[in-house]
Amino acid sequence: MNSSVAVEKPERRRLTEPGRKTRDRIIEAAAELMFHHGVGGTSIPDIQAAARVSASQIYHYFGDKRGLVLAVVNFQTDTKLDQQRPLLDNLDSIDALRAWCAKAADRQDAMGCAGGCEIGSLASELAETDPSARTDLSASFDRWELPIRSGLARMQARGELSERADVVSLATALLAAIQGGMLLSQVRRSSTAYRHAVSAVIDHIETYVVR
Amino acid sequence: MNSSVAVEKPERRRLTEPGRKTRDRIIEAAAELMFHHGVGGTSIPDIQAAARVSASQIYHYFGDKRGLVLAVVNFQTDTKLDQQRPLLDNLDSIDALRAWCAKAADRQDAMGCAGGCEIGSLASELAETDPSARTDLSASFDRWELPIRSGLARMQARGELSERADVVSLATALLAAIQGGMLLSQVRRSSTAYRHAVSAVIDHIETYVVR
DNA sequence: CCCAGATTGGAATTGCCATTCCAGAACGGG
DNA sequence: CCCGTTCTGGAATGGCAATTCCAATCTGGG
Repeated sequence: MNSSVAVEKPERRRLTEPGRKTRDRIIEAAAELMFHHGVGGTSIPDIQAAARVSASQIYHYFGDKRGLVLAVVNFQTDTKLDQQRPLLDNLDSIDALRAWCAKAADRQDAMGCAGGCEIGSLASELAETDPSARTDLSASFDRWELPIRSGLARMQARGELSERADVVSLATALLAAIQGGMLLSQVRRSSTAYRHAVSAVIDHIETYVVR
Repeated sequence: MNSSVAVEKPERRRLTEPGRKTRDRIIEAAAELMFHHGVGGTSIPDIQAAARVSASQIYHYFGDKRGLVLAVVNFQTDTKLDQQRPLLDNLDSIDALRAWCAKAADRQDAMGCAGGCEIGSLASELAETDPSARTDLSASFDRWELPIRSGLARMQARGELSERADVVSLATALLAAIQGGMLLSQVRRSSTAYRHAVSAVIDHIETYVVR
């Protein structure tokens, strides 16, 4: 049953130490460039220059551009989630939610509200053009949404949140507000929209607080 | 004072009847292709074939690809706002807000949740690469947000909404929820996220209803 | 130390894309 | 009906991007 269709990872190529290092260097350079100029606006020669590698190295490690894009998607997901920890794993109070979102807003202001969300931008650009990227990005959003949901669930289990609250729905709503708020803020070059969007959803969650 | 920096529209080229028709045909074909494949994924030859025109016609009417993209941005904005009318201009009750968002959700389901939002996708792709497109898209979102805000303001003026409600902030939050919900739904190929996102924000608005 | 496999450099190939150019055909105001 | 302007066709150009190739150089286990 598991042999009918290979899961596409039959053999993982052995990596030596310098190999792993240049591989990482390529991913980081590509992620940076694609964040600023989009996937379509980033060429292999661009990445070569930024990572100080030759073309053959990129194709050696990733097969083709799509393979590299996939690696970038997962790298950005790991990076973004990591940089939100430990706040992300402790979203079990209204204050924690507000602090977490405020930190993102400040970070956004710090870069002039340019660039938007690393994952959201990739998602928008790749959703219709790269099916496997879309799948991975769907998983990325799930990984992001889960800790939100868990935090709310913990609040509810402790009796701090009404039983009437649908924590699954609320977690999705907050993530959506974050994404939509980031997009509006990116276009308007002002974090106001982001702040208003997350504030509205957290205010709404707060109405379920039992006191 | 108005002569120091030309507003970039010193002379509008005269258009004959067939000229206006092919011009429109180009914009429509380009909008369609760019919606499905992104701006970067749509080449001039693609547009030529879809609109049944020669290259010189495209460059005659739009100067270059960026000019065409700008025209597409404004075309999509007009089209999207028009297709939401008359609901969009009567968002002055909770039921009206829900009906309006539900219609968008059904429309999304009807196309398999593919494609996302015409304006949001353009915004994400162009925000960092085309300054004038970003400006226009910022205006597009303003045009979209305004009727929401007006509807809420009318409710408030009528005394149906508490004075404590910040209609400006709430309108932004709803638009952000729509954008973020659409993005999540596009990636997940399920309108659930969109429905949860807008539902949360409208529920929140409802808490301000005076009864 | 030795060799298979991993890693690298750099040029060559192929194809497509944005844009230009040059006539020629249609239009429409006077 | 005439002429400047608009509109159109189609080929040519120049550049760049993705990918391939091959030969050379490392690396690490036995």
